[in-house]
Amino acid sequence: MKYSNEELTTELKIKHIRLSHQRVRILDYLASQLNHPTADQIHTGLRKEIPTLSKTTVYSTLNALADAGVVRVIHIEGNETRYDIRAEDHGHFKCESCGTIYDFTADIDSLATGDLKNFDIKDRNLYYKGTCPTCIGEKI
Amino acid sequence: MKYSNEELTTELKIKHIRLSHQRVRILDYLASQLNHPTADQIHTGLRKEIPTLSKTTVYSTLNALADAGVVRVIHIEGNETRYDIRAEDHGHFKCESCGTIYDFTADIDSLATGDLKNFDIKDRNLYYKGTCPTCIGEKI
DNA sequence: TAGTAAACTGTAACCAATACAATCTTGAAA
DNA sequence: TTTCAAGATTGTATTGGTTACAGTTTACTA
Repeated sequence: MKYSNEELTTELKIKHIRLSHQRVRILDYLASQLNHPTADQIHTGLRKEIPTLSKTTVYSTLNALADAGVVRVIHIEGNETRYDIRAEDHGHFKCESCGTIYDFTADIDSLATGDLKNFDIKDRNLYYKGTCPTCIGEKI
Repeated sequence: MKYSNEELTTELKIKHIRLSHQRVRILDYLASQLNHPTADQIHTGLRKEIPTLSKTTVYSTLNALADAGVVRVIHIEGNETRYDIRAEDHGHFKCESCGTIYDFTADIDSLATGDLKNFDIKDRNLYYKGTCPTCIGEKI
C-alpha cells in the first residue's frame, strides 16, 4: 500500500493527531522507504533535511502513530524495533543470514482460533525466520 | 507438552548440549512454569535453590537452548524477551491490560505462503494482542 | 588421575528506549 | 491579528535488558 501525502494528512486528521512538520516527514519517510526501518534509521535519514530532529521526537511520533493504528510495530527480533506503514494483512520474513525483512501476503484472519472465542483481538502479527533465496544461492 | 526429566536429558544429549547442573535446572523451570517467564524471572526463581546462579548463565543457557531448538523465544513485546518450552505449533496472545500471555492452538502451517516459494522457513511465530475475557469483564 | 575444552561467575560495558524540564509551535478564541 | 493554553520538540540524563570479557570452576576423555 502506498499513501499519497493527501491520504496521509486525511488519515491523521481522522485520528486526531496534530500534523507537525516532523510527523509528516516521518510518515513520508515510512511511505517511501518500504524496508522496515528502525527508529535510528529514520532519524539518520531525516537529519539531512531536518538537522534539528531529535531522536526523542522520532520515538514519540512512532509511538503515537502506532497507538493510532497508522503504523505497525515489528518486533521480529528482540533487540530491534522496526516500523511499517500499516497495510493489509501480511507477515514478515527475516533472513537470518543477510538480515533483510521481506513482506509476504498471508490471510491471517482465516486462521481458526477457537481458543480465543471471548478474546478481543486488536492486533495480529506473523513472523517467519529462515534463509532467503539469495542467501541460499550463495551458500552453494 | 510436558517434559519429564528423562526426556529432557535425552533431548539435550541428541542436540550435543552439555548437561550442566544449571542448564538442567533452567529447563526444569521452563517445563514446570508454563507462564512464559523472562530471563530475569527464571534467574530470580532459581536463586532460591542455586544461590550462585548468575544472570549471564541464564542468558547464555537460554541462547544455547534456543539455537538448538529446545526452547522457543517469544518477542511479542519489544522490551521483554520471554521463553517457552518448544511445543507443537501454537500462537501467543498478550493481554494489553493485565499482561498475561496465553497460548492458543493455530495451524500456522496451513497458511498459504506462495510468496515464500523458494525461502527456507525455519521458524514461525504468531503473536496476537488485545484484551482477555477477564479484563473485558472488569471493564464493564 | 591428568589435562583440555567448555561452562560458570561477576563486573563492566553497551545501547535502544524513556523520563524530564525547558523551549517552541500550533490552533483557536477574542 | 493578537493572545494564550495545550501540545510538540529538543537535548540531556537515566533506565534496564542484554552482552563482553577475564578469571575460575566444572565436566568429559584418555
